[in-house]
Amino acid sequence: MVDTPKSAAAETRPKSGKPTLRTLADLTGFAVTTVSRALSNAPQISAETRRRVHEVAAEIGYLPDRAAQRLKTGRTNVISVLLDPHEEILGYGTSLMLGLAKALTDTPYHIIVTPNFMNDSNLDAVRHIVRNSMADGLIFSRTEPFDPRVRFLLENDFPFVCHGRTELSTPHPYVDYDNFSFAYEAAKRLITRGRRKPTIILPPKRMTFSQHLMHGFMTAVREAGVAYEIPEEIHLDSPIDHIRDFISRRAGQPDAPDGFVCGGEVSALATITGMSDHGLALGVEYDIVAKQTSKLLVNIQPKVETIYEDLTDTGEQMGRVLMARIAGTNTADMQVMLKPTINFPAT
Amino acid sequence: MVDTPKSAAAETRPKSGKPTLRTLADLTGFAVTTVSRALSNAPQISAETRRRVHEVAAEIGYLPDRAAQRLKTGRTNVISVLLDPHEEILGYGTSLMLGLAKALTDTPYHIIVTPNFMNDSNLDAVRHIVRNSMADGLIFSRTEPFDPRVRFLLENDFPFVCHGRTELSTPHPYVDYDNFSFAYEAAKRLITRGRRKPTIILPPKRMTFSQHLMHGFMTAVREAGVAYEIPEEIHLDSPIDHIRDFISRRAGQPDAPDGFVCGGEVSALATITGMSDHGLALGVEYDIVAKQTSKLLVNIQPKVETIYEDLTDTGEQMGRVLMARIAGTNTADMQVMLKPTINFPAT
DNA sequence: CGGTTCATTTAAAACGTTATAAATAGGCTC
DNA sequence: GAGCCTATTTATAACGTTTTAAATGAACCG
Repeated sequence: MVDTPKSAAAETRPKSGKPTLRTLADLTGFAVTTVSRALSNAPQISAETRRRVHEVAAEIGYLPDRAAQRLKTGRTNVISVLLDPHEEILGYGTSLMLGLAKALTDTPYHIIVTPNFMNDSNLDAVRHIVRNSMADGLIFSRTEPFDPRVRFLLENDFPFVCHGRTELSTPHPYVDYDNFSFAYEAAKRLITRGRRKPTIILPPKRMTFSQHLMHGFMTAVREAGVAYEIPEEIHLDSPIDHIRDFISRRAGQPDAPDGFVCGGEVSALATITGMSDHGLALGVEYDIVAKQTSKLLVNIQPKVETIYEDLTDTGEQMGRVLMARIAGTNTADMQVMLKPTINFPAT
Repeated sequence: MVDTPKSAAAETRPKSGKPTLRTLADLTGFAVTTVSRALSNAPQISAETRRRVHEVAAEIGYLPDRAAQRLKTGRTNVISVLLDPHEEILGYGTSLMLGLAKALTDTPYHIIVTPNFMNDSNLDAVRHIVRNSMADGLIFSRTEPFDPRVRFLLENDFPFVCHGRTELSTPHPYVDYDNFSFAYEAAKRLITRGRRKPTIILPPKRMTFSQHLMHGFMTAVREAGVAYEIPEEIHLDSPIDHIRDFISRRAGQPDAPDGFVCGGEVSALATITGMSDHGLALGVEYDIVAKQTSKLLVNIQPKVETIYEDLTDTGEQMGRVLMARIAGTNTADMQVMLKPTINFPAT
């Protein structure tokens, strides 16, 4: 058998740095090409050769040079996640990436996070990544109905998955949460608990899921025929004190709402603080149903009812879909909708 | 002058993809080497050539291929930030990276975030980054007195800056916050406000700054000669509900603390909730002084007094120090201590 | 045994950049 | 005008990988 190196003596060995294909070639007596092929499990390499090369590679801890692979193939083996500052609060990013990492296990892909400072849109970051081919795929959120990032990526045929839908006519990969159902069930719950005037704190209007939430909320209040109101002055991305102060001000006026659907945990906390300025107690004078994405809110304020959005699952789905997109599978099964699991305590 | 290309006709032009040095060479009539040198402002290139090359490069939007640069030079132009899940809550990561990004403006360095899942130490991530030369420099936090990551990086002479000090004898770059002063001033403040039994919620004991906080706290209570206690059951990284339940339980027992120094905002919120289980009100029956690193706490609970830690400044300092370390400047000025700015309202 | 297959291995070229060493051409001196 | 600086430019060789095309040799066929 080939258990000893053949005649690998006269080779020009690399000084002694990191092991390279060349090192493996010298060690096994095969040519660099063969080693490369063996490691990538190319079909035309004999089983015995493949085995031997893998063996020695593992032994000396060979790892391919990503820069060289990237230069040669044009592929970066990198997935870039665009994160807004808004999103890192309360671990949106963490949960999402935990799932993403799970989906990318056993792929050659690395995750790199591109945080978005300064500019409110991250279209520039998208352009930069595409133009400099800094990644093979993109993941982002805060999707808008006619999202310029989606437009740009579709035009350039660059693989991506966004969290949230658009209203563009070209179908594209996305993973979304059923925000209609969330808001519908949340509002219904408030009404069931006897609240006569629900309200909802929405994301900025330009984001697609703002419409979905609004629609779900409206459907519930119309079905029940109760009063409602929708504040224009604040949204989920407003500074916390703005929300708090607005709620407080409103609570001091006539016909104040007695039920809140909160799209995020932070806005729920701000609401509680604002209401308490007037001595109003959660669960007594008013109720809140909030979207739960972390443990913070429920542990601080167990009286808030919540509906869970599983961001880790979201991240995992996004990873799965992105892999499919990069592999070039057809667009079926590239649009995922995640359902909220409602689990209110019995009333 | 050289305002028209010389005889650049017979060159083998690249198909038509992204512009490369070769494209610029053909366009300007210079050799690839000259173009490369001109762009990197090498001294031996004539001023006119330099100008012309830069001009054309800007015109066609040339951007160097990072993979090729990296392969050739061995430098990655990447700074890697290791983030723990704990840290992304409440935007620790965001603030830090905002500052870091500021410090890296006008350098060729990119920031990439390596999130740490699974394993509680990220020594593995450090090893991986060093071994595969995935970055030119490393930034991390949650530093321990005999931090194995610091040890490893020092042994391998790999540039890094950590947030927090060690007790290793080899001096190394770090940026730290004066947690002694924080805890000292916080405890003193509680005592000044008439609290008779302060306590402190510390980070896990294995982290260096846990000792600093404890020391500052102890100094203050000893100076004042008041009672105190230090809970062993919980720490800043404990699940929120553990903290809340512990505080609640303790509040129901005799000799409960009436003043809390909280090392983080989340623990302060949990404390408030735990105390309110027994009808105890913040600012009435007890006080809290917390470390403030975001706007969340102060906007939710303005009655909590806080001392600010400027994480953006921290990030900027870390970037500055890391650049110096990479440039090989001597180790002076590589140890930065940031002072808390105390600004309590007049009593 | 020459020719044709097939399975396996190999040499050489390329990706875009930088580093090394060499070439070119003015401008001097003598 | 030969000789020698100096300033500027250039050709060539890497970096470690994959791809393309070619080589090797064993087996098989007529």
